[in-house]
Amino acid sequence: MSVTRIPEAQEYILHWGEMGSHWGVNRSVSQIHALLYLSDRPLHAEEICESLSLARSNVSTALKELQGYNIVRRTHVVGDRRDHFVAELDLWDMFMAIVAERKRREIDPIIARLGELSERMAGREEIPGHVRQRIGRMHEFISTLTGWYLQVRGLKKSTLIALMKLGSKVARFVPGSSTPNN
Amino acid sequence: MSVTRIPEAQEYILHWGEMGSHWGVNRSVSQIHALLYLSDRPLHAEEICESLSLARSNVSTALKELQGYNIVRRTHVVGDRRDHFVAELDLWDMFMAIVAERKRREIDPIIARLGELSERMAGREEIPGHVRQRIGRMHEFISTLTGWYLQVRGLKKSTLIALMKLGSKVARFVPGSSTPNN
DNA sequence: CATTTATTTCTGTAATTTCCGAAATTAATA
DNA sequence: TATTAATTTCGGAAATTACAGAAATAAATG
Repeated sequence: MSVTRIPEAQEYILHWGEMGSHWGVNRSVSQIHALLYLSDRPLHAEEICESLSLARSNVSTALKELQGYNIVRRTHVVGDRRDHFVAELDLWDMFMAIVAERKRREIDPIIARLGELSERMAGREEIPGHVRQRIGRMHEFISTLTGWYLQVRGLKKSTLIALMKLGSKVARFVPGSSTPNN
Repeated sequence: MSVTRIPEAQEYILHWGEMGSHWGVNRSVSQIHALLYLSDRPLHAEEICESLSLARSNVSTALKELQGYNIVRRTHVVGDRRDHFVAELDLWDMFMAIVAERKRREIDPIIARLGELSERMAGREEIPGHVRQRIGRMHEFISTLTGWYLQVRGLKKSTLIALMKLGSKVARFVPGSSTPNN
């Protein structure tokens, strides 16, 4: 019996689906994720179809997508040869997995593209300086942010959580940042 | 004369528009932003229409949206009573403005919703414990992340940049995180 | 105050994306 | 290897979203 019978779980699933679509994630994909997240046992595709009234094929595609994000994985249930699926339950790991995949899909190609553009424009006097500069700056900016992310991502989970709990207190360790605000 | 004549600028604009649509931002909106970012002078709506071959109405809506994000602002040019528009050129400020607005629109409502749900389920024995727990944990997780963001956001820009340049070295200030990796 | 010009709102259409159902493929058991 | 069941792929229908053009509103100048 599925969590779908619980009105609050239903709401959660619908809301999660809604949210996904505002961040470029297919609604079915995020709904299925929400369902698996709330389920206390592995579900097979058929069950997901029924619970969310989605087409079998749709569920198949969505599950592949979720596995691509590394936030859902296949398992097997004894005496049942169908694939079953469970969601990552550690929210920190889930979050990091999503960020990593979005970076790979969305950010890395942008950096590559901006890099090409910058290089292609370098030294060409017929192109206004401000255009070259601004595209260059954008490239630099995104690269810097991404570099920071890569470094921080390499830290232990516990360290990261400790840093987060520190909040704005981290500023104490930056020389010459005595005034608290902008 | 518009930057649109430069093939590299064109590419930048198209690519930027493409990217926007992967993050839940209307293509016209992000294209217009890219155009203004590359322009060295304020543009009026009509110019934008021509440069990007968009309908006047479309441009109007998009400009309102960009102003809502606080990354484009109106200006006036002497001897011309039309509104002109310029983009925020400081990429850090731009980034922070976008994050702030997306938080307001997308994250805050989620937190509110999850809070309601958690509260509504509290103590109701007929709802499985794991469902209550997991929705509760999600609420807590997103709230924590957001809390951290709010704190960090309050720091001086220079401090933030200094922290970023520190990269993974910030871990030094966390007690007992001597081992470098997960 | 009338006229011109800029801007926004509204509505129908076009384009894109999502999703279903059928067909094809793959895997598992006997 | 044949048979059955599970899964994936594919093409088109349905729904959503973006967009253009017209109409309405607002602002500015003479």
